[in-house]
Amino acid sequence: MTSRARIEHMDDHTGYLIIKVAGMAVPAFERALVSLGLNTRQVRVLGFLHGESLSQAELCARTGLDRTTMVAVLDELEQLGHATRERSKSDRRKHVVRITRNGKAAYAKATKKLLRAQEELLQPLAPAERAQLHALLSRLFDASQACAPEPAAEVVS
Amino acid sequence: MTSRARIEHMDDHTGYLIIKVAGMAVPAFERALVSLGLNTRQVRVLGFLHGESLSQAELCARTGLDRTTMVAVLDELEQLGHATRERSKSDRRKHVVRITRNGKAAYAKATKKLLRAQEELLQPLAPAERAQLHALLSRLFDASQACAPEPAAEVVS
DNA sequence: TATTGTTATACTCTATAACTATA
DNA sequence: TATAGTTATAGAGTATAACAATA
Repeated sequence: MTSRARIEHMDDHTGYLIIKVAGMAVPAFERALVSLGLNTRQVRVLGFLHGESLSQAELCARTGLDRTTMVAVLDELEQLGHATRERSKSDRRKHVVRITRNGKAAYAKATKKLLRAQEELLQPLAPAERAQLHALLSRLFDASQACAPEPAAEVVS
Repeated sequence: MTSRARIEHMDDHTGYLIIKVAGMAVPAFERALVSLGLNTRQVRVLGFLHGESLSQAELCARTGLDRTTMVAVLDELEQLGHATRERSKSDRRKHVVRITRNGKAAYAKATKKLLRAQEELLQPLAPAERAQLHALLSRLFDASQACAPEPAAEVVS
């Protein structure tokens, strides 16, 4: 019975489509940043630093990266002159991570590059359709986030 | 100027949303299969074997896996009794890969599990919206495929 | 004792190259 | 010489655990 049942391909299912399209998007974004000498993870971290200075643990909580990875990313960003680390005066265990002027400029450039890459990726869709897609994906993502609430972020000085 | 420019978060851009939602889908699908002792890659390979027997090279062409990975996946599927390998009579370099009765049954079960996982993933959307999302993603994927055409597949015996 | 950042280690994935047997 | 399958190896990426400094 089961072996006789009509077997359907998973390939054209929505879940697979999401994964496939993401599989196109990830390398496209990475490619968009190579001319800046950056990767998406570094840019993601920079994005959380532009308004406030955060500890490494706080950055981990926001980006979802674990702390060992964060050490490596911040080493890279420090090397590039895009961020700085210094001991917190209120809690000497913590590092206050700050974005530099260069880092802000790099982030602005990266954002433009990424937007252009996204533009290219979404080119097959009309503006109204892109908005539709965005809204639908937002609903999916927000629903999943509603299940796993995070504790409020705490900014260090 | 650049450092003064309004810096926007990439987080709520469509490209990032696609990647994030895929980041939810991938583990959801893997989880859906653990009770069957399978992973998505194995199921993907099985899906291409239900109608025809293919050589390993052909399976690589269809799944996008490279041949070293395919060796490992087929080792696993053979171990599980879901597929068999035998030398092709027409070209003794090739292996004819066949899905077994058990393999077909496992694939049918896996398909159901994956559909249920997808159902759960898309639960926040109404049926019409799911269809919309599917159509939009299809357009994005098809557009990218149009650029890189594949040679016609050749079935072995 | 718990937390922050760091380092070291191991484990998985992937990509490459080399090897065999066949053509 | 080229192809199909296999094996070995090296690299990136990730996860885990242990460690020093501080709370």
